[in-house]
Amino acid sequence: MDAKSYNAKDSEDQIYKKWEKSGAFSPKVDPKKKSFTISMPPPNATGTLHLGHSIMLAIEDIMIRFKRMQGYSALWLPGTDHAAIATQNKVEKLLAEKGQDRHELGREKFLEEVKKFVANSQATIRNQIRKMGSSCDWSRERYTLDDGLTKAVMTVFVKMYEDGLIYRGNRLVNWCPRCESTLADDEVEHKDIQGHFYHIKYPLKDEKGYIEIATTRPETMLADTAIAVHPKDKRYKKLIGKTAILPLVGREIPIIADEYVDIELGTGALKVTPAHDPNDFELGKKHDLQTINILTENGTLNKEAGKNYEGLDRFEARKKVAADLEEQDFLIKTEDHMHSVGHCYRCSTQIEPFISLQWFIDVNKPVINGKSLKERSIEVIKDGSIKILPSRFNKTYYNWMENLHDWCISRQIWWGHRIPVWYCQECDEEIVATESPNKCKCGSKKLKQDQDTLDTWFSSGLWTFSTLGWPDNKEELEYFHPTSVMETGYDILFFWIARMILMTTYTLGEIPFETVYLHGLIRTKSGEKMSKSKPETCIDPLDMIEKYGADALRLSLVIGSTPGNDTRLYEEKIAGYRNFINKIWNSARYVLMNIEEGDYSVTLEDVLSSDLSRTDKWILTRLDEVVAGVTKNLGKHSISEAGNEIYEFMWGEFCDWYLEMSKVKKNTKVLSYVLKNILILLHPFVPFITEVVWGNLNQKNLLIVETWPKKQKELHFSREKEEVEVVKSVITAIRSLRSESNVDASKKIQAVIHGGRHTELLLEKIEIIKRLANLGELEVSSNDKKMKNSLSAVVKEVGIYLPLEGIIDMNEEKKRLGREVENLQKLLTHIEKKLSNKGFVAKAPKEIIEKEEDRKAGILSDLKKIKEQLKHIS
RNA sequence: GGGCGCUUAGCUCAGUUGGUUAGAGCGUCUGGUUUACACCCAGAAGGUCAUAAGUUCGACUCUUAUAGCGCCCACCA
Repeated sequence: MDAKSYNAKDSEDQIYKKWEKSGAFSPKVDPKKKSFTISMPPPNATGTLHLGHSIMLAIEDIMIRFKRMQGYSALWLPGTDHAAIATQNKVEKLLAEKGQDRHELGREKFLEEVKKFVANSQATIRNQIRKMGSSCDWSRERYTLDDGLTKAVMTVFVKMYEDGLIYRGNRLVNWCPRCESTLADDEVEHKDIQGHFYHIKYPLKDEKGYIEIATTRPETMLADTAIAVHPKDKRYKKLIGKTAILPLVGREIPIIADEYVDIELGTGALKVTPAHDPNDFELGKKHDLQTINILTENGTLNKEAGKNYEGLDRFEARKKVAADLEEQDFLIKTEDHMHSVGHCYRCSTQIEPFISLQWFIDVNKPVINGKSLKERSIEVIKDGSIKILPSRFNKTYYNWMENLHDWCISRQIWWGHRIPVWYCQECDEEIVATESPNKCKCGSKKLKQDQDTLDTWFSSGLWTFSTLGWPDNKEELEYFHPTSVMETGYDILFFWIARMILMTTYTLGEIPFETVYLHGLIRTKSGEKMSKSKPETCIDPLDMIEKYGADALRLSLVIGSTPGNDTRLYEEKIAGYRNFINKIWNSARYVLMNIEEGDYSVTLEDVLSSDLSRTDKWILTRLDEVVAGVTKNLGKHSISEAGNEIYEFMWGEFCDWYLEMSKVKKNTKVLSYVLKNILILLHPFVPFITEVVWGNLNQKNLLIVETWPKKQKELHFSREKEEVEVVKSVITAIRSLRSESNVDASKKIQAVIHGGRHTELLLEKIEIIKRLANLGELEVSSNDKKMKNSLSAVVKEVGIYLPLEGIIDMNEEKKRLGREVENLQKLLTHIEKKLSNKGFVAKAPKEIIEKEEDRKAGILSDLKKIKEQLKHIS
């Protein structure tokens, strides 16, 4: 450790290899130990790691290292997700750059391309997870398309099918015309779009006049099969049961009555298009209306739209329909209108409601002891089986779950788990099985598998248990499941967390995890979202690791960020934590220079049997308090607070005070002991630097498997702790006096201290005070003789005098002391007011009142001394 | 239309059961080569904790309203 500064780049990769080789990442099933499990949220196999992954990895690694050191069998299971739509889109884009598309290639060849691509990005991701220092168990790495996981997916599908939860139906679904696939409700993103309201005349058949109707999607009129009005609407009452003529098309459509129609809204009359609007679809079913679909899968109009429109893109058709309506005098007016339109969450294409034959999961059917999937999913949060951090997300979760409709799980993309359903070409039998059947019960071998794949969230929903070997391996599952913590961004609460709860409570009859820890989004310094489309806003974690080290990046992500809240990240912040890492390095260098080889293996007993000074007892007491604090905070997942506490202790107390004091008189056992414990406490946060330093202390074991310290009664010296605080205050007061009065900082001056009841203590620490306050001479006595013409201060009943006549301006000093008196006086009045308040004395707890009384006594005494001193300034 | 969050020093943020003279880092200012560290050390300036009312002996902390910013959910033609 010769270098003056720590170079993260030189050691991080090596340290990681050491850990990996040691087997520390791979816990065993050990009945003597408790298990602690985290399933790593699988990064999409579509590319590279970003800061969202970094914060996830940092938080989870802290949790896992902490528990591992506490003696748990701590499993952190890594893996990747095939991310069906996202991955397929990505590869399609790559193909497009070469001027190809998937239909040209065909299913087989296209899938080969995707596989290649995935293998590539998986390798990148693995490497990048390692760069963060993640202590996950690579021997148990999983991928959603592994054989084992695929078997789990098929098994669950069959089970749900047999329970009547999975059904196939012709329904109106969300359709992405670019992906040419369905989307689940929550995969649709609503965005406000500036559109228009088109007011259209619908002429009546048997009488003069027309009904005026407003719509934002005029092209859908081509598929209208009715007009609906409210039964109590006076304007339209007489028209109910009559017929209107559909403009441009000429079709006769009935005017029906339904209470669904809002009289106030628009014109109060509603065009009904069962095939292209969810509400109209319901109306259509209710009133037995004809359903006409005018769209094809890629969003162009089909022949049902009529010759004039067939083949047009939906937006072209909108323009043309509007123009034609206007030309034929059916268009009354067009007004601007902001409205919310659904978009595909993967490719941002506008969604169309579209009728098609799809597979669904029934979320309302009672199957778990009379409860439906959604009821059970709500219950496990309500009864506290699963805790969400922060808890305010409970409400969001309930709201989502309660409004959940049947989940559409089939997708028309190619990349993913093929739906395990085969159709007999001869008898129309539907065969559902985990493995490909070779013949139908009618004897026919002409079987055709369903063309669709499963929603990617179907397999992700099984992640906590499919990765542990279900349905085959029961041992690991029983030991490690339910997992302990699920840690992820709040943005996938619905997509993933909710799906895991739903799928796991159904399949296993138990919860997938006990605690959900939701971290926030990482934003830029000015609060913007970092987005790939704006590369200048993005910070690349790998660049930062290269520049400042993984430890610094980890701290910058974790300290000052709390669950559920977004946090801003910028380079200066990371640089600041790099400085802290360097501080660790240098304090360790100092300690190593000062201790003997024998101190490396120091034990608590060694420390207690050594000659402990007050300062030793002070730092040991503080260490013990910090051990308790950090342990408590990590225990309740207050990572930021835990990190802050050990950071402050390391830098602000151990380095700034204890090491400085040790330059006067040192106890090498305590130096070694405290450093080692700090390294242990810091290790979950900054694993690399702490392991490097640990290695320089010639330890038998790697730090990663060192035992986490416990609170020690023997290390609690409260009297000495208070005493050293007095010494520190005296030193700070002298420094402050010098600095405020512009005394040359390098000049060794003289000081006189009247120690009062602290005299013995201050006499013992006289060398320390001299050194830390840069004094040439120091006189400590118990008598309180007044010093003429000195700088003076009183702290904790100790009088401090710096005789500097001739050097300083005594008028200034007089003013300064005057201000001091004023401040104390104000404080005194404040406290006295409190103590004379009858309510306070009657109702406040005893300790609080005592504390106030002590403070009052201290202030009175200090005030008296300052006032006397003021008299001695001439 | 429903739900939620944020507002604390110039900047970025802590402050978890109400008891402080409200903290940290960065930045600023003043000074410093001392058994490690200038990626350092010492000292200082800087806040009526968004506003208003309420509960309480006591409010940054609890309640209610207001304002500004932001997020999520929603099939209003």
